[in-house]
Amino acid sequence: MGFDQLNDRECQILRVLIDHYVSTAEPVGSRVLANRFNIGLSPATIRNTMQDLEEMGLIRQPHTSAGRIPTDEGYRTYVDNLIEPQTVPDDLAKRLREELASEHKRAVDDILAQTAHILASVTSQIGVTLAPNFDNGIISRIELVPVAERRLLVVMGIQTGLARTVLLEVAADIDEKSIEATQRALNERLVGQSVGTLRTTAPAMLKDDNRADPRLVRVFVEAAEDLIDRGSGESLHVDGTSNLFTQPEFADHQALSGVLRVIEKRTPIVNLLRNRGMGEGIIVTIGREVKLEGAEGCSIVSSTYKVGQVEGTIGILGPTRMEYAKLLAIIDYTAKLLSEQMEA
Amino acid sequence: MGFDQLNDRECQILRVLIDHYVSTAEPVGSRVLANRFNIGLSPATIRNTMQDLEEMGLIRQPHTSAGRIPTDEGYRTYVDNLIEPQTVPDDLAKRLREELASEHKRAVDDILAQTAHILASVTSQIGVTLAPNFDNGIISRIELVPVAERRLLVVMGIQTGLARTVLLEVAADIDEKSIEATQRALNERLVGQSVGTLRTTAPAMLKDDNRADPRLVRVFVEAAEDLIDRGSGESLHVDGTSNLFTQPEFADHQALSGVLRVIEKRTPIVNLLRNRGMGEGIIVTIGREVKLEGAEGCSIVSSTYKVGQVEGTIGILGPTRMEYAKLLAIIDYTAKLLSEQMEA
DNA sequence: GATTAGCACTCTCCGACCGAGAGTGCTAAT
DNA sequence: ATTAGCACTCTCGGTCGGAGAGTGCTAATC
Repeated sequence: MGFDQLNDRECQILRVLIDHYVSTAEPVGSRVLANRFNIGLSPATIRNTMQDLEEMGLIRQPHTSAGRIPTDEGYRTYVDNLIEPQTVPDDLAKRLREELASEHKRAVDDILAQTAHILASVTSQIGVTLAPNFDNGIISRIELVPVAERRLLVVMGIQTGLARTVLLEVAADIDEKSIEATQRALNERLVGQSVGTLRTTAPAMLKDDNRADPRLVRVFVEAAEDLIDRGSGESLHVDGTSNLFTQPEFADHQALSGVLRVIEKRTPIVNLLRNRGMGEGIIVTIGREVKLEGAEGCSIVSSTYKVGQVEGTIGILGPTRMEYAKLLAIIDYTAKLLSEQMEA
Repeated sequence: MGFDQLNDRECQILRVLIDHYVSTAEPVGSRVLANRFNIGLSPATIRNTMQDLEEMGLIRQPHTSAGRIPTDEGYRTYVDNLIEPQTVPDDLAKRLREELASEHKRAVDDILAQTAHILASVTSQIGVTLAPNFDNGIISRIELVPVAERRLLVVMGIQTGLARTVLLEVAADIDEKSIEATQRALNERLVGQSVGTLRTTAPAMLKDDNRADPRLVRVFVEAAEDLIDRGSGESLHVDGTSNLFTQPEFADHQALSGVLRVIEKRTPIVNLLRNRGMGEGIIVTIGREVKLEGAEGCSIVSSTYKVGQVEGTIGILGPTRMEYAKLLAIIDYTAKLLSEQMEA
């Protein structure tokens, strides 16, 4: 400890200050820190250091004569430099494993909903999960199933065994024969392609296929968006919103309603999670870094899980005053667990 | 007006009092009522009548020397006897029609989500929609679609053109042949039956069918619950929660958190809507009649929509202090609109 | 030269107090 | 039967003041 910008003592103070503030939610003064410090250092000395930290913009006082609290930047340096990786305690790991891997195979949505639920209940924050992004999936099979008069169910499977369906309405006079022909044509053209091509090259490619029924192709292409994104609202699971109530930072209505409004809109959160640098590991987004109106007081710890070629995102959303070290460990463990669970 | 229990004046006073309270959220005193009353009646007289109403338990004062507010029972008599049916104003009807019937055919879930959204935005309350209850649907077709190695998608269509799917995991060594055979057997046995029988008689019936692969039948039967209920959580759409913030009765945290907690649990609400006397028309559930812990201060106006033989529920959830007459009209209109939309 | 003790100062929080305002219930007059 | 008049009660908002917490600065100390 002690890196480029901060000397040892400053690191120490910042760290302890944040630790204490995170657990009490009260501005912390020099006196408390002096006591909490194993090494002897008087309140006055600590005050000096705190002044330095404040000038650097890492902490601030809500008002003269209150203790200090961390700023977003303070949390940032804390997360980037001052916490050491943690592992989830055995009992918690066991609980996660049991609740998640439980029972026999369930629907993906079920698992994701359950994951969000567990994350929420384990952390007392808001659990968030996002269904895998099919864009990179490789189409393994397309099936057109007539369900009833004029209703056609499109089933698209991808290599990892996931599938999505859309119910279409078609002209009444389309017969089984042309459905089968179209299905064959679709499979020939699309199997092996990535799902993303449905948006781009596929429509043109299918247009001049003379075996397929052009009307069917048209409705299929129109429905493609749904196959890829599933309305994008539906693919997000959020649980534990009511945990916000227990947190003092959301005692006032303004803050609370801001966050709930954002969550209710869904799309902003979906986009945030989708675009948060897909791939690699855990990402922590702190306070104003979360570019959502209404959620300025929040942080998000997120990671990705994999199912074959496709990836989804899970995360924990809560006030900036959160136990970052612990949550990082939990998200990491859960993401891995989820990958195993879905892969198998 | 003026029915069994209440004389004309009492009815009048109760009605005007509730109207006024609903629009202002302030306890209403005798003075205000006297002014609002077209017919001349002095505050003192009104006070006497109000005392009577209070003894009957229809209104109460929050504290001595405040005006009166309606009790749950007050609202009840108001809804049952004092409001006259209303129709939705033309512009609102137009808006509902446009936003709901818009575009081409969409997925049922989309429509329901959209409906909940519109209800919420039009009423500034919480909009709630529940997917059709498949129990009474008549199975029109069952399809087993191999999606990938060891993954089988079960598609069940019912006569109205709705469909549901479940993704199953099956043993690796099940071949196309036995899948087809099983599918044929399933269709033979189940087409024409009601979906509800999947829970009851179907399992036994299928057990000793020697054409079907017994392993497939077993997983199918296990998945039946999901086909009928779709996890029951997924079939509920709620929108407009953040509208609660604008309502003064939820200014205090206790009330707010209670309601949000209930909504988040989902199942209690699903059950409430499912069991609210399926069939016939609009039902208003007021205050403590809503048997949900945490939602004692809420009322629900709900109705059902039909898609062929199956029925779903839509509703509006808000504080007991709501514009019942208006909401009744809106729910009624929307339910009919939804039926048309889905039926077509 | 860094650390610390001491002290004056500032600011919030909380309870007490008070007056204004609103609305009631009762009684007596209409 | 209705109403005017009045004393009474209770809430709400604002002010005041003391207690407490924490600071920044200065001067003493190691």
